[in-house]
Amino acid sequence: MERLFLLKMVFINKSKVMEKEFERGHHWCRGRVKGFGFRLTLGRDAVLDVLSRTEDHLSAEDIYIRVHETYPAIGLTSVYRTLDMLVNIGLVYKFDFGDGRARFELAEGPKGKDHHHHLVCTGCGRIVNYRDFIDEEVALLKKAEEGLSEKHNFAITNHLIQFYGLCEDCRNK
Amino acid sequence: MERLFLLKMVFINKSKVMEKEFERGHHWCRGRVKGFGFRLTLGRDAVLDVLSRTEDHLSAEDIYIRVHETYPAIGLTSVYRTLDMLVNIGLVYKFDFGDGRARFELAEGPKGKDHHHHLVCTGCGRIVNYRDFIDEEVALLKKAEEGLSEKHNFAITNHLIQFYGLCEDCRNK
DNA sequence: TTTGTTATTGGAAACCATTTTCAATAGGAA
DNA sequence: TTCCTATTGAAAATGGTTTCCAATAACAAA
Ligand SMILES: [Mn+2]
Ligand SMILES: [Mn+2]
Ligand SMILES: [Zn+2]
Ligand SMILES: [Zn+2]
Repeated sequence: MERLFLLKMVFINKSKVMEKEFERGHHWCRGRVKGFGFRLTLGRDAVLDVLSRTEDHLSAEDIYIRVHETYPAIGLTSVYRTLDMLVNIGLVYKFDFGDGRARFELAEGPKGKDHHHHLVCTGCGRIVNYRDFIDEEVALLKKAEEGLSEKHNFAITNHLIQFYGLCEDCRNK
Repeated sequence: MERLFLLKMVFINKSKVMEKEFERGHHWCRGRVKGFGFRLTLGRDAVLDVLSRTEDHLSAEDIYIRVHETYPAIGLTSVYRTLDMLVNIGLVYKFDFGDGRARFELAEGPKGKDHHHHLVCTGCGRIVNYRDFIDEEVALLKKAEEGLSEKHNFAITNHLIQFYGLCEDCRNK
C-alpha cells in the first residue's frame, strides 16, 4: 500500500511521457506483487509483461514460449508457479474453456477492471471477449448473489458466465 | 423415435405401477441411446442407472465405483467412453468445477429438463444446485444470446453460469 | 433359436498438463 | 557488500484421461 503511494509521488516529479508508459505497461502490477510480500523477480516481471500485452487467453505453455523470447532462462515450472501466485492474489483469472489446459488473463488493467464474459467456439476453440450485456448481466448477478447468499448461506466472491456455440468459420464448414 | 412410441403403447396395456417405475428410473434414456444407433449394453445401462439415481455431480471414478457394486465386470475405460457418448448425444452434461476432474449430471429427467445452475464452494468443493433465479437468468441469457449471436456471428447452443464462494461450514473455520 | 457381423469391451500402456522434489541461485533488507 | 531465504530450473512423479488391441457381447437376419 505505501509502496503504491510512493510510486505516485515519483510520478509527480517525472514527465508525462513516463506516466503514459506506466499506463501502457504492467508496471502498476509490480506494487501489487510486492505489496503481498513477494519478491519481484525477472521471471515474474516477464510473465506479467506478456499478460499485459495481449487480449488473448494464453495457456501456461503459451506464456512460457513468449517469455522465453526475452528471458530464455525461465523454466515452465516457474511459469506455473507464478501464474498460481498471481491467481491467488487476484491479479489474474484462470479459466477452463474445455480444451484440457488452463488459460489465463489479467484481471485488471491500469485503468481498472475491464469486466467481460466469454463466447467459446466448441468447433475451433476460439474465445471472444464481449462487454455487450455486461451491465445487465452484472446487475442480475449481483441481485442473484444476494439472494443466493442468504438462502444457501454462501459467501459468494465470484461468478462465471460463458456462452458456447459455433463461430462463423466453424458454422460454414 | 418409433421405439419410444412402441414403449408408450406397451404401457397402455400394463399396470400403473410399471408406469411409475418407468418415471422413476432411467428407462426413458434407453430409447434415446438406441435412437442414435448405439447398442444398449449392460455397462451403458448401469451408468445411466447410477446417474438417474442422484442429484450429485459424480466424477468418472465415482460412477465407476458405484456401477461396480452391481456390475463388477465394468472397466473404468468404458465408463469414460460411455460418458463421452452420453455427453455427445446431449443426455449428460459435463462440468469442470476446478478440482481437476470432470463431473457429470443427467441433462434431463423423465419429466423433462430440470434447468439449474451451480454454487461452488472453493473451500471444500461442495456443489449446490439452485433454481432460485433461473427464470430471470434464463430470460436474460436468452436475450443476450440473441444479441451476441447477431453481433459476433456465433450460433450459441449452450451457456454456463456458476457462482463461487465459501459455504457455511468453510466460512466458520 | 442360432448365426454372423462388428460395435463395444477390459486391461495395460501411453499421454500430457500440472505438481513435487531438491540442490543451486538471486532478490532485497540490513 | 553481506546474509538469509524465497525462488528457481531440471528432472521425476502424479493423476486424470485416452489409446491400443485382442476378446466379447449386442442385435439384425435367418
Ligand atoms: Mn477474456
Ligand atoms: Mn447440478
Ligand atoms: Zn470456431
Ligand atoms: Zn465448503
